[in-house]
Amino acid sequence: MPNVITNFNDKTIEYEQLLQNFKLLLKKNKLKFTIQREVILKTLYDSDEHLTPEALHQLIQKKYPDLKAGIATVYRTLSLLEDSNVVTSLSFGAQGKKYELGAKEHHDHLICTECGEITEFVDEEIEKRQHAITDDLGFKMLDHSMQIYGICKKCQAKIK
Amino acid sequence: MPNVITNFNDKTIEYEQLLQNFKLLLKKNKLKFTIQREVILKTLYDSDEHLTPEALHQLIQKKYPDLKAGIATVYRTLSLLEDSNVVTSLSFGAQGKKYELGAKEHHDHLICTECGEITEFVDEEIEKRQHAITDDLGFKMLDHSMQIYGICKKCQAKIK
DNA sequence: GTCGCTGCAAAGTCTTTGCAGAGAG
DNA sequence: CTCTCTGCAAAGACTTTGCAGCGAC
Repeated sequence: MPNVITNFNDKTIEYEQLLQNFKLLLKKNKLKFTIQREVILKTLYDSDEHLTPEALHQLIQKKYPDLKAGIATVYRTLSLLEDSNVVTSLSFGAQGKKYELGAKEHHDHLICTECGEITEFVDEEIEKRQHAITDDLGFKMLDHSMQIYGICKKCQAKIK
Repeated sequence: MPNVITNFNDKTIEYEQLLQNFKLLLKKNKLKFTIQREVILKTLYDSDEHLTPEALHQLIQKKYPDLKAGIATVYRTLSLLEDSNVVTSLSFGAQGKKYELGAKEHHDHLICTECGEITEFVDEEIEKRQHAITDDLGFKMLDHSMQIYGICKKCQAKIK
């Protein structure tokens, strides 16, 4: 009986699974597995951040200086991955989109406007309510983001 | 004793207040009150939808055919209004931003990544949980924003 | 009158597309 | 071999900027 890997720190195995799924997906759609596509997936996987196509492209150039991977290919691959629900894109205030692997654990953000510290949190109750709301409206939720802005405990003490 | 206007359908009075605030804001910053600026504010006010700059521009051309108001002025005025917190912008799946008057009651957004439609909602339960979370952490909440991304009912039907 | 505002068009960004050669299957 | 993928550069879409004349104050 195979072991089910649940340890989040053991990224290698998680990535292998991701890669296999990706290859399968490509095969299903008669698409080719290229080094550029693998590198884009791997780089997204290795990054803990939400990346813009441009940032992703630069990161790839830095990590794999010998590989040619044009920005157009990054855009094309991200579209492909997004269509396949492997990655999710989010639009932010400024311009452009940011991408993240869809498989990662979800969390929301608490942002201190004084010191800029960001705390992550997950609240089951809120998650449940979100599902209840979207189910009610027949809306298929793909992702969500929530930011709470305020002043953290430390900064409140500092101000007083 | 003056009446407090709470009726959302009585838009006229609400708009007059908004306009006064806007004029005051302009004066404070030594900016000029122009017909274009008024028309942009009024059109945003009259629209119940979240508008793209382009859509706002077209709406203005349709409603005020004799007024010249270039797209550049729409962009410039929207930036001004956003900096002044009179309007709020939302980024969504496709490209570009949509704007809404910021003076409205607090609400969160449900954003369709297919068609870009934005639905507003408020959920008391979520609001309560947010307070519970921040109180727990000794965090003083100032503001928050929540967006749920997904595919609306219409687009799901379209895709299938 | 002064100085900011406007429309226009040109210039910037960010993203997509066309094409010919490279490469996976 | 075939047919897709890639890099490049050109084209698109959306937004901002420069400038000369216009208009609010």
